[in-house]
Amino acid sequence: MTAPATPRPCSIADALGVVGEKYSLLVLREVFFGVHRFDAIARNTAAPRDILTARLRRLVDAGVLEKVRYNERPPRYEYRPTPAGEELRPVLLMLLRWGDRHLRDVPPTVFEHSCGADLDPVTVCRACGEEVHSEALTARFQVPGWSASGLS
Amino acid sequence: MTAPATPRPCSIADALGVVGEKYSLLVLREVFFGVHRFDAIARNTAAPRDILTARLRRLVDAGVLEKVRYNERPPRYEYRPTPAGEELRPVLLMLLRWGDRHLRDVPPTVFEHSCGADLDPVTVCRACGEEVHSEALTARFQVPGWSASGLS
DNA sequence: TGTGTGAGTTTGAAAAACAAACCATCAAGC
DNA sequence: GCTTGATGGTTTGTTTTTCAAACTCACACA
Repeated sequence: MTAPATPRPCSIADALGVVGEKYSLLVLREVFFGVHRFDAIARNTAAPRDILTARLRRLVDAGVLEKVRYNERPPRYEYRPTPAGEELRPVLLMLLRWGDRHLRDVPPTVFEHSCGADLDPVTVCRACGEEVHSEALTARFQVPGWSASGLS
Repeated sequence: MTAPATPRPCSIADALGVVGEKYSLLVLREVFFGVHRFDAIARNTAAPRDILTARLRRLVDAGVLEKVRYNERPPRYEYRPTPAGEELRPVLLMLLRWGDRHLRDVPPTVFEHSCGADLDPVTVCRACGEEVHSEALTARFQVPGWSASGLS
C-alpha cells in the first residue's frame, strides 16, 4: 500500500479542532476563574479582540461556552461554561500541573481542595482507581486500516 | 488602577507555549503510539514537513522529546518522549476522552487498561482520591496583584 | 548506473494573527 | 442636551505563519 494522505482518525485531533487554536484554552481558563466578560477576558489573556471574537464564537458554536445576556439595554453578553465545557477543566488542571512542575519555580496559582490539601491532580482508571501508566495501556484501533503505526 | 497590558501569569499559558501550537500535541500522540520517525509522523498528523521540523525542534528544546540517532551512515534520527514528555500523556488522555464523549459516536481508539477494563480516565485529588469537581476547588493566587478576576 | 529511502530545506502563494483605531448603544453627570 | 465613560464588539492595513509542492543530500542496494 502507498501514500495515506489522510491523517489518523482521532478524538484528540477532533478535540483540538475545537479548543486547539491559540487562546481558546486561555479563554476557558478565564471563564473557569469566573471571568465571563469580553473586555476582561481580552485583558487577562492578551488576545487581540478580533481573534477573541472568533474564538468565542467557535467555542459557543461547539457547545463549550454559552452566551448569556446579562443586560437588556444596551444588550450585553457574558460567556459561561456549558456542562461539556466544564468537562474540559481536568485538561486544564493537568496542563497547569505540568507547567508548574517543568516550567516554574513557584506556581502562580494553587488550588485548595475541599479535603484540605493543595490539589495535585492525578489521572486514574475509573474502573480500578489505579494511576494510569503507559505500560498498563494497550491501544485498540477501531477504524479499519489503522493501527498504532499508521494506515496499512 | 488601569490598563494591565500584561497577561495573567499562569502555568497553563506556559505549558501552551511549549505544546500549544498546531500539531505539537498530535506529534506527541504519534510518539506515544510508538511512531518515532519524521516521515511517519508527517503522514499520520498531516503536518507540513517544514512545520513538523519546527515543532520537533521546539519539543526537543523544551525537553519534551529527545532526538536519538538510530543509524550512523547516513545519520538518521528518531524522536522519543523524555520523562517530562511522558507526563503529558494524561493531558492527551483527557482530551481524547472529551473528544470521544462530545465529538464522536464511536471512539476511533480505545485503551485497554491492565485491570481488564476499557480505560475511562478520571482526574482525582492525589491526597484524598476524590474526583475533582469545580465546587471543591478554591484558587489561591500567589503573584502579587493578581486575583481570580485579574490584575488589581 | 540507477532506484529507493529518510530527513529534512526551499520556494512562492494563501491564510491567519496582530495592533490600533473605530463604532454603536446606552447611563450618568453637568 | 452635551459630554464622558462602559461595554462589546468591527474595521483596517501590516506582519507572521502556514501551506503544498518541489527539491536536496547522503547513503544503501541491485
